Amino acid sequence: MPTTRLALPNGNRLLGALPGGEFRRLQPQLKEVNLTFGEIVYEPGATIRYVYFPSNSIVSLLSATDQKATLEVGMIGNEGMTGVSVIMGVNQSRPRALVQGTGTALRMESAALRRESVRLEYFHQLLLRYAHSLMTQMSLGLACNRFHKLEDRLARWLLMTQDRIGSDEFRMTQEFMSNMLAVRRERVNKVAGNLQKRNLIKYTRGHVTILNRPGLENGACYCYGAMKQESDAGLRNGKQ
Amino acid sequence: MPTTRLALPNGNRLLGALPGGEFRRLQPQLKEVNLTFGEIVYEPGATIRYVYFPSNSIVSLLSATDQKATLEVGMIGNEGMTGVSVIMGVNQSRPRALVQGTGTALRMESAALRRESVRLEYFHQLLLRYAHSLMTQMSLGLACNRFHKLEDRLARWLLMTQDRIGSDEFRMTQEFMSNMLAVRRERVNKVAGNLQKRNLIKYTRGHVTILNRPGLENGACYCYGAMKQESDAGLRNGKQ
DNA sequence: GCAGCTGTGTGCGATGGCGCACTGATGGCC
DNA sequence: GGCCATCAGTGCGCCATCGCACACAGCTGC
Repeated sequence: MPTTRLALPNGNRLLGALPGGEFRRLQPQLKEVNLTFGEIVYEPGATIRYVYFPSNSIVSLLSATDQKATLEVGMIGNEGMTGVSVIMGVNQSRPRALVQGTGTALRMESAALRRESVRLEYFHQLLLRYAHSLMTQMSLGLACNRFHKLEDRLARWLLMTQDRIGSDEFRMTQEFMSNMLAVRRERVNKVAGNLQKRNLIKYTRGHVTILNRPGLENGACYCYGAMKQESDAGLRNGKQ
Repeated sequence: MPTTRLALPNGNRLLGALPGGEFRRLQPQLKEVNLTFGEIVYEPGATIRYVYFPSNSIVSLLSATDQKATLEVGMIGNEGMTGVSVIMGVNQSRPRALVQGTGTALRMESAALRRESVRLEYFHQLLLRYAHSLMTQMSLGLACNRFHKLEDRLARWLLMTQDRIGSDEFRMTQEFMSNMLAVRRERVNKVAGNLQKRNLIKYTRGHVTILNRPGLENGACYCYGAMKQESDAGLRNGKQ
C-alpha cells in the first residue's frame, strides 16, 4: 500500500542550501512557474534563456541523437537546476531537456544567473559543485548502463524519480521509461512486471506507485546509492 | 579578445589558448613531467594533489566500479587537463585516471590551480568551458555506447587517441582497448581485424598504426565529429 | 453502444554479445 | 638455444536483446 510519503521541503534544495543573505538577493529574480509533463525546456542547440530550479517537477536530459533513439543522461529535480552549462560559459543546450514530472519550478533568466553567480561567491561555488555532481552522475550512468541488469537499472531510475518528485506515486508509462532507459518497451514491460510481482511497485495505465521503497533500494544496483550520494554532496559546503 | 598567443609547439592547447599575460603568470608553477603508460594518476576517492596538462601524453578516465569491469568515460590529451573537478570545488577524484599514452605533461599543484583560477579571469573561464566540454563528451559517450556498433566506436576511439597523442602510431594492445570500450578482447580482435582488412589501420603485438585517417573518419560514428567539435569548442573564446 | 486511442501483456525467430577454452605467433630473458 | 610471458586469432554453446506482430484492456468522445 502506498504508505510513506516523503517529507520533502516544498522547495528547491539547491537554493535552500544558500546562506540567507545570498538567497534574499536572488529572490526577486526568481519566478515560480509550472512545468508540465512532456514540455520541452531546451531543444538541442537552442539558446538557454531561462534556467529552472525545480521544486517538485522533474526535468530529464536526453542524449541529442535521433528522435527515436533516446536515452536519459541526467535527471534534474529539487536537488538541482537545468542549464548548468550557463555557469560554465556555454549558453547553448547540448541535450534535449524534457519535463518528466509535472510540478513547479523557480525560473531565472540566464543573464541574471551569470550576473549573480559572479557576484555571490557561495552561490557560484554551489552551482559549480552541482555541475560537478551532474558530471559524476553521467560517468556513473555510463558504467551502469553498460554493466548492470535492466531490472536493477529500472529500480534505480524509479527511486531517483521518487526522490525528486517527492511522492510515491507519479504519472509514468512503460513507453516513457523505455525511452529513458534506451530499451524497447517490451523489455520494460517484462522487468516492471517482475518488480510488480515482487510487490515493490504497482502500476496501471500510465500511473506508477512505489509500494516498498527499501525493497526497491535493495534490488537497485549500487549506482543508486552512488548517484544519490553524489547529488547530495553537491548540496553540502564544499570546504574539504 | 586575447590577442597574443604563445606558440607552444607540441604543447598543451588549453594552456596555449591563454592570453600571454595569464600564461606567463602561470608558467613558474608549471613543471614538465613524464607520464608513462600504465601509471595511475588518480585512484578513485584519492585527493587530487596535482593536475596535469598533457602535451603528447594521454590520460584515460575510467569508471570507478570493479577492477575488472572497466570503461573509459573520458580521454584527456593536449586539449585538456586532468582533475577538472578541482576548479569545481571538489578535490577528490571520482574516476580512476590511467596513463594511456606515454609522453610529457605540465604539472601544477591543485592549490595553485585554485588560487590562480580565482585570480586569472580568462583562465577561469577557459577551464570551466573545458569542464563543460568534458561533460558533454560524457553525455555523447553515453549515447554512443548504447546505440552504435563496436567497430564504429573503435574507429572513433582510435581517432581520438591519434588526435591527442599527435602521432599515427602508438603503443596499444587489444586487451587495453577492450578495457576502454568495456567489451571482451575477442570482440576487439574481431572488429580491429575488420579495420585492418579495410586497410584503415595495422597492428602487431601491442603497436597500432593508423594507415588511412580519412577512411577511419568515414567509418567512425558521427560521435567522433561531435566530440571533436566539443573539445575544440572548449578552447575557443567563450563569448557567444 | 461503438469507435478509436492509449497503454499493457505476450510470443517467436534472428542476432549478437558473453563465457570459456583453446591455439598460434612473437619477442625478451636466462 | 630454449623457456616463458605477452599478444593475437578462433570456435562454440548460451542467453539477452532486438524486431516484429498481435491480443487485450481501459478510457474518451460521439
